[in-house]
Amino acid sequence: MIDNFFILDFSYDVVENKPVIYIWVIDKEGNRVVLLEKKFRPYFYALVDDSYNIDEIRKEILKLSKPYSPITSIDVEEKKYFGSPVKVLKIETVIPAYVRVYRDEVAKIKGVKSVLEADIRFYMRYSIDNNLKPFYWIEAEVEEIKENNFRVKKVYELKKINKLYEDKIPELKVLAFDIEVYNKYGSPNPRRDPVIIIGVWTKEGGKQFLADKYDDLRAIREFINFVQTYDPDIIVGYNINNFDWPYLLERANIRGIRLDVGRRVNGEPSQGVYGHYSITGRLNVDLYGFAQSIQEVKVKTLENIADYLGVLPKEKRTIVEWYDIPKYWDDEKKRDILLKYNLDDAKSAYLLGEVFIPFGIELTRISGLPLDQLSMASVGHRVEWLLMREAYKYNELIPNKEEREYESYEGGLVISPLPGIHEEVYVLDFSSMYPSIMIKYNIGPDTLVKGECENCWVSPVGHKFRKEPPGLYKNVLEKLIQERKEVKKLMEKTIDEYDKRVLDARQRALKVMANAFYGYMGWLGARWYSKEGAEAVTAWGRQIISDSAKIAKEKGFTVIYGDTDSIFVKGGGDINSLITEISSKFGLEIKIDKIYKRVFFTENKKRYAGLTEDGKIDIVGFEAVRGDWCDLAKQVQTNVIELILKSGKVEDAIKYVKSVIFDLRRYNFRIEDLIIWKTIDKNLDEYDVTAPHVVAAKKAAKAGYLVSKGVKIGYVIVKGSGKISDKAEPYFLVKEKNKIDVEYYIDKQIIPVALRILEGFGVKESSLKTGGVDILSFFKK
DNA sequence: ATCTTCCGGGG
DNA sequence: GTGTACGGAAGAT
Repeated sequence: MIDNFFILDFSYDVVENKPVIYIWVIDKEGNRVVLLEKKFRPYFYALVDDSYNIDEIRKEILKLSKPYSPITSIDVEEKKYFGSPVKVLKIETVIPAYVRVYRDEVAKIKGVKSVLEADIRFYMRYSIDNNLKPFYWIEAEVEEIKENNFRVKKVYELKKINKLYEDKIPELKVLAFDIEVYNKYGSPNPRRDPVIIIGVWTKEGGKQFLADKYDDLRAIREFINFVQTYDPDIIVGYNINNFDWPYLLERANIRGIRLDVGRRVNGEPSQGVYGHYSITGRLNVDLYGFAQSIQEVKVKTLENIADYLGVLPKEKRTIVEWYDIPKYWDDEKKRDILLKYNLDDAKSAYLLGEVFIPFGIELTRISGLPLDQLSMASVGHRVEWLLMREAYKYNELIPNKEEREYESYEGGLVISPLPGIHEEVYVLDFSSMYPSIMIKYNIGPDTLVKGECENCWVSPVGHKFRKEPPGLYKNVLEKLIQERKEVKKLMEKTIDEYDKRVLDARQRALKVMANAFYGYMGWLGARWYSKEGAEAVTAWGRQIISDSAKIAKEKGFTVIYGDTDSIFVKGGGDINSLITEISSKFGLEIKIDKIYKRVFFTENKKRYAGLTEDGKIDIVGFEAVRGDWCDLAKQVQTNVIELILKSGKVEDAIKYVKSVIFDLRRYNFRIEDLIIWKTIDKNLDEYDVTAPHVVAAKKAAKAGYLVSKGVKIGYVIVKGSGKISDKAEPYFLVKEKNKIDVEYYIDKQIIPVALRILEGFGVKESSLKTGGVDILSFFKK
């Protein structure tokens, strides 16, 4: 029988010593169904030295065959390796895990230069070879079989796939969840601390499963039951791969039950690659992975991200600090607040899912990486999966991952700013400069020429790249850019709001992917790593920017600033003729990114603040937009910038700063506004210096807080003697305002950030600290 | 006083 | 488990 299916995910299993691939799908009627593919077999390649007899090597390899998973075939194939033709042996076996066993043995055979493509997961191999990607439809020939191991409507054996095509996405069932844990002593420990609340949110609203005082058995059981009954296609949550899933698994284990939430009976979430938890038949999406790409939010907590994206504003939700949870649980009168907080978190996760999932779906459609993995995979891995799929189409072998030594190279050009206030400033921006350079000069590891070269592009730093034929990067980038053009064109013609949103998500995803190629090429872990390539990209970029600045000057413009792929100009003649000249000279698109009515520079690079024509203020690089300054300092700097840019009155700004200092000395502030956040980037014992945040982190660890790599530590400076670091305390250990060292905040936070702006106007530190201070705060007047 | 280490935002 | 450039704080010497 022939039917159509919408692909959600892939997985595989070994049944009776043979691999079976499961394709989790939805049929035309909306039934959740699984297709079993039983014929596909794992394989890998051996790259053979030309001076050896290939048949001899073949025989040697065949001798390795083991009865449990025999080598079923060895074929000679012609492939390309970094663009050059090579002969390889394709070695096929039965059980996927045996690829690893044979790989190591084959690598030792004389005449085998290397083994390739032996580290690709089995179901991904299948999806690459058959050009199958999640969120597309397939038309397939199938045969129904009887199986009771799956929580799906029907089980089919897949006979043949006729075609892959795009069509409307069926309505996907999404379930969001969040757990609360009872821990009185710092970091939660699943061996000791029970789960007290499991909150879920779906299209139909919220639901909570509560522990019986400190006994969580029933709550966990009810949660499992709810997931099975609701049967979601997608489960979302925030940081669930690092916390909720491992915690629930351990608790279930301790209580002697199985966390059986998948579409395979008696399955449990299992940890996969990229640290994600894989739930058979469902897509387990950790939204934290998507949140990390939001640069505008410094401290990426669920409430901050939900607030920033407007799905649940902070003032409309309940917040309970983690260290207060036991208090709220134990106090009958306060418990409702805790329950509300948990439900708000689950709801936030659900609503964030609505924002991120459409974008994630498009990234999956481009890269082929299933959504659950994609949500956790780094940008580099997303690019790599796309390249691997494309390489297969070009008959290119996929290079192995390699250990490499770090080597630094020169980056983008930053033109020193012209200090002061400027009016009517145009910001000219090269669109997708690095991808364009990679295409124009055919840059990549497979096009790099080390010796003499007749028909090559030579970069400003001397690296040569052959002009023809196009390399892998150029081929793939051109496809992405071409497709984006077509999507944008289609978008203009589209009226349907839903279709338009899909197309918009797609064009954003295509842009994000293309822009990530340069960073990928310079990443030490990349299969297609090329330091020369990355170096050449930035070198051409520097040349383009400095030449563009020259052209602007020749045309009578004043160049105020420039960074990597943009220049700021004012005055001169016709801006459009400048744009035309630059874009025709380099063959790159350059456009007016924005126009500043007023923009302000100090002598420093990468720091400026501007007022756009529509009255919006951009602050770049200053403390006001950095995460490692306390909120109060950021507010002060923001207000000073606004006062200067909007009215140009320095006097008002000075008065305002004085009023803030006055309030601090009267202890008229909130402790939260004084917290300084920094990231712990190493293990605590690896630090050579005793910086304040490291000391605070150690104190937090001592208080039971789990401090690991990548954790953000918030601290305040308290009164006392000695070094600043001795006075740094984790904020949650400081309850009283009068413990705060207000003089530190005045001298090291408020005055420096204010002066960074006001110094340019001749204001001195003394004029902020001395003189009469109004009794009333500045803004109260 | 100067050097070193560490960190984060943004083009 | 994408890149480099840059400014600034605070410790180390």
